[in-house]
Amino acid sequence: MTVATKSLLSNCADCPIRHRAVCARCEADELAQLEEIKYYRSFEAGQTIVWSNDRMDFVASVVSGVATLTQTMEDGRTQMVGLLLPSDFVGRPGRKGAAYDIVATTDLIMCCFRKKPFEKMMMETPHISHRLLEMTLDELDAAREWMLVLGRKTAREKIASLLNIVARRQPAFSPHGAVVFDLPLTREAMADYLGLTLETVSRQMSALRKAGVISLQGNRHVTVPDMARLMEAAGDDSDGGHLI
Amino acid sequence: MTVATKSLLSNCADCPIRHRAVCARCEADELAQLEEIKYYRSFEAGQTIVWSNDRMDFVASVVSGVATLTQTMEDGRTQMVGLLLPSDFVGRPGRKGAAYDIVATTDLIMCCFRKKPFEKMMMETPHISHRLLEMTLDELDAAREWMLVLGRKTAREKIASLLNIVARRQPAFSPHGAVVFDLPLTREAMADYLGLTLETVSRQMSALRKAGVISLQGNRHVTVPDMARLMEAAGDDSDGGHLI
DNA sequence: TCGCCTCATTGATCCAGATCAATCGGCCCG
DNA sequence: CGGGCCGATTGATCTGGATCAATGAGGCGA
Repeated sequence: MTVATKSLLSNCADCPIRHRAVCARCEADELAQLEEIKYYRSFEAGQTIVWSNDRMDFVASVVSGVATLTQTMEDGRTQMVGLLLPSDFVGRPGRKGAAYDIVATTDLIMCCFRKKPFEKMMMETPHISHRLLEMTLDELDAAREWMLVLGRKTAREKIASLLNIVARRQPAFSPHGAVVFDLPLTREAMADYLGLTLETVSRQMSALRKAGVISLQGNRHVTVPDMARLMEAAGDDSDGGHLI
Repeated sequence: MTVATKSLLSNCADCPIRHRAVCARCEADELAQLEEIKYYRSFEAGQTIVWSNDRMDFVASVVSGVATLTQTMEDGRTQMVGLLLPSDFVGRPGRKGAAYDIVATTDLIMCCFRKKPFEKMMMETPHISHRLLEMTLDELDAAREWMLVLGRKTAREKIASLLNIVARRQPAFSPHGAVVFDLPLTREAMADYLGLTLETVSRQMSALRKAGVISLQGNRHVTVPDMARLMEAAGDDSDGGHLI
C-alpha cells in the first residue's frame, strides 16, 4: 500500500466519501468515535463479500469500487436487487444475517464498522441515524424506480436505464454534453440486474450502438454523446421534473 | 360516525395500529405530543389521496383499509410500487412533494401528522426516528423482494406471490391450515402491481383455481386451503429460513 | 323489471424476448 | 507461436405473455 493510500484510509477528514456516506453529518468528535470502531477491507473483482444468510457482524460504506446485492431462488434464477457505488451503505443494523449475496464486481475498498458498537453509537448519535434514514429513503426510491424498470420497460429501455444510472453516478458527470465511463458489470451481471438474458443484453447494446445512442470501445468502455438521447431511449422524460 | 369509532379515532392508547405504526415505540408523553399534531382523514374506495408531484404537507399512517403507490410513465404505462396496509407509513419527511400517486383501493382511514411539526418531533424524539428507520428498512427489503418477483418470476408465480403477501398480512393469519380473505385489489390493480396485463392475471387466477391452490367465491373472496402449496406455486421455499 | 355499466373471463393471434447453438476475439499460459 | 478459456456477439427457432376481440355476470338506478 502506498503512503498516499494509507493516509487516505486512516483519516476520515481526507476520505473521498466523507460528505456523502453515513458519516456525512458527523462532527469532528463523532468522527473520532467512528475512527475507533472502523477498519478497512479490500476485495478483488469477482470476490464474494458475504453470502446470503451468513452471519454479518459489521456494517460498511463502499469507499471505492462497485458491489452488487443479489437474490437467488432455489432453482437458480437470480435477480440483482442493488448496485453499491462509492458512499453507499451495506448491511442492516438490528439484523443478524445478510439478506443477499454481496459480490465485488470491481476491485473494492470498504470502510467497515463493527456492528455492536455502531448500533450503540446510532442510539446515541442522531447525526448518524438521521443520515442513515435519509440514505435508506433514497435507496427505497431507487428500488421503486427499478420496479418500474423491471415491470414495464422494454429490453432496450432497460439497458438505457442502466447506462443512465451508471453515467449519472460518475464523479465528473454533467447532464449536458458527452459522458464517458467504464461499465462496472459484465453482460451477465447486467442481465441479472435487468431481468433479461445475457443474449438480449448483448443484442440491445448492439442496437443502441447502431442507433448512435452510445459508442463502445471494447466491451466495457462506453461513450454517451448525448445524455438527452439516452434518457429518451430509457423512456424517461428528458427534462425530468425531479423533486428535492 | 359512531361513538365507538370516534373514541377509536381520538385516543392513541386504543388505536388498532398503536404497536405496529411509526408511533410504536413512543411513551405516553410522546403520544400526547403526537396527538396534538394529528388529525384523521377518510377516503372512499377509488379516491386518489395524493397526485405525484403534488405538494404534500403531511405524513401519515394507514389506520384501516388499503392504498397503493403507483408510478406512471409519460406514455401511460403504470407500475404499482407499494401496497399500503394498516400500520404502514405514507410520505417522506424532508421532501416537499409526493413521488407517487397514492390511491385508496378500499375505504380508508389515515392518521395524518402535519409535516413541519412531525419533522421537528423526529429531530427531538429518537423513538420516532428509530422506528421510522426500522420500518423503512423493512419496506426496502419488501421492495427488493418485489424486484425478484418482477424480474424473474413467471405470471403464475407472480400471482401466487401477491396472494401470499396479502394472506400473510391478514389479522388472523396462521402459517398452517386454511386462510380466507378478500383481495383489496381489482384484476387491473393486480396487473399493475405484477407487471402483467389484466387478461393474464385473470387467466392465471383461473389456472390456480383449477389446480386447487385457491378457491374463489365471487371475484374478490379467496380461500387458500394450504399455504404451503401457495408458497410452492410462488416459487418460494415453503420452509423459508427467514432472518430476524 | 329492464338496461346499462363496470369488472372479469375466455378465445384467437401475434411478437418480444427466451432458448439453443455456433462463432468470435482477447488474453493468459505453456 | 499455438491452444484453450472466458466473455461477448450473432443467428435460428420457440414460447409465454401481450394484444385484439367477444362474451359473461353482478349491481344499481330509472
